Amino acid sequence: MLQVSYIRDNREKVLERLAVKNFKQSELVDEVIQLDNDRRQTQNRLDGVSAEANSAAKQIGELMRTGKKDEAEAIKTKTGAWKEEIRALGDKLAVVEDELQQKLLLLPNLPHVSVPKGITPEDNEVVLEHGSKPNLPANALPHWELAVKYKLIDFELGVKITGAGFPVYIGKGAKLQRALIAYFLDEAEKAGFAEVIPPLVVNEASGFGTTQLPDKEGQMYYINEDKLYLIPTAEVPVTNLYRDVILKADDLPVKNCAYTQCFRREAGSYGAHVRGLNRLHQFDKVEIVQVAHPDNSYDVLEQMSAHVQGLLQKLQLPYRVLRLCGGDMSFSSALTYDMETWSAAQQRWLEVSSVSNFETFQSNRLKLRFRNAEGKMQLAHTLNGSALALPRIVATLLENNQTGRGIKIPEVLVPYTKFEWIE
RNA sequence: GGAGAGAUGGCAGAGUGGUCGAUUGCGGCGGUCUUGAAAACCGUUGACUGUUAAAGGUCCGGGGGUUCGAAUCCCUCUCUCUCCGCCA
Repeated sequence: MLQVSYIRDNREKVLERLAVKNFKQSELVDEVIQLDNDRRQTQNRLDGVSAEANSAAKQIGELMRTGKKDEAEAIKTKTGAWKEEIRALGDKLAVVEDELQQKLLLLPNLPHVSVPKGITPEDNEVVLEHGSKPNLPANALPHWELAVKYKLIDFELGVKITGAGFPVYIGKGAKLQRALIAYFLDEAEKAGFAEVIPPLVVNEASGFGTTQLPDKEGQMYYINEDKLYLIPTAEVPVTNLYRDVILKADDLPVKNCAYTQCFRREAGSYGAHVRGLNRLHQFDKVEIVQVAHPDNSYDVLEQMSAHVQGLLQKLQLPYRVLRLCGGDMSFSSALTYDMETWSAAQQRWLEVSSVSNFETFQSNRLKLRFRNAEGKMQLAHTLNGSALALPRIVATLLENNQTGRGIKIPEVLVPYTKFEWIE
């Protein structure tokens, strides 16, 4: 959520930045400013009347104590009008504040100056491409066929016990999952991220804090009985660890990593492009999260991007890095890099990581602050990234590493899988 | 699921109608002392809003009510804890 004070002081800039995100309802900005003026004016009047009423109440107390009952009663006769006014102004203030909040929630985060203009994924900027695309033999199989051939994943069994998008990993397929998770966690730890194991279900306040709620409500599984949401990413519980927290400047940056399963309803996305592991309702992911000082959060973003790329390099997967254009970015991000691996059998890029700086968009909702060098409260910046999401990594590994003998496990994973080949 | 207790500042824990934004202790910060540190002693230490700065206003889990005045009384919701039951 944007800060009203910033909008108030930087109207032109806000409009200009929103345009990069192709945000159409620019009139909302002026509505917010208008409501904020209204809010402050109402607050001022309310404060004035409250001050009078407070001092009268104090006087009455004093008079009662000193036995001057008549004088006290005289003052009491005047309090009725204040009371009414306080109530009326208070009601109005509540309405205005609510309206202001509703409008504010509709404004997306402002994109960083480096964000390219654009509308569709085709407008994303390819920052770099790394590694060469393997040339597979003519009879190369897509991962969903490899998974069946080598008995790694049973999609139909998943359909039976749950539904589409909930695969059952079996045999070496299950071990490969476990190996990747352990490997990613170890690498994150080496990079200074402290591991946590958070809950997989969160309450409404957490969903709001990291901006999944209210707008993306339909994308999360909801447990009606307990009013809890299944997490779509570890970003939600891990970032919310710092909700309502005031850090010291020395505490920054805070670095956490977490492995969790992630649950996404993915309502309305069915078809050939979601086959196999390409898009699931439940999947495994190691997430890295940082709370950073605003002065260096973009350096932190680059470090996180480098960490993710390091993983892809060690796994020897060809990948590219995209800087998302204004139109393709998420509502709450200020700058996002997507990492995509080349899935050789499908002949397409698969997104395996998304690394974002949210600046103060989340921390404003989270009330995540730190005391700066001047001793003043300041909102921290939050960032997160997948490092990495498993299914598409597995898809790419299977497809790219298929040989006549079987599937070759990348060297760095062998200590974890304890086998070199899937045959 | 049944029964009970509770929710106050970073933590612990006072406070049953006015002088309470809130005693005190711990912790934090600053200082004295010390070669340095510890101990001891002294001081200081909530957030939000608002203003050039003040003043002022709001906040004692959330919401509502009684009252001139509520942390304190009433209603309601939520959450937490304890015991019993069930159970990995």
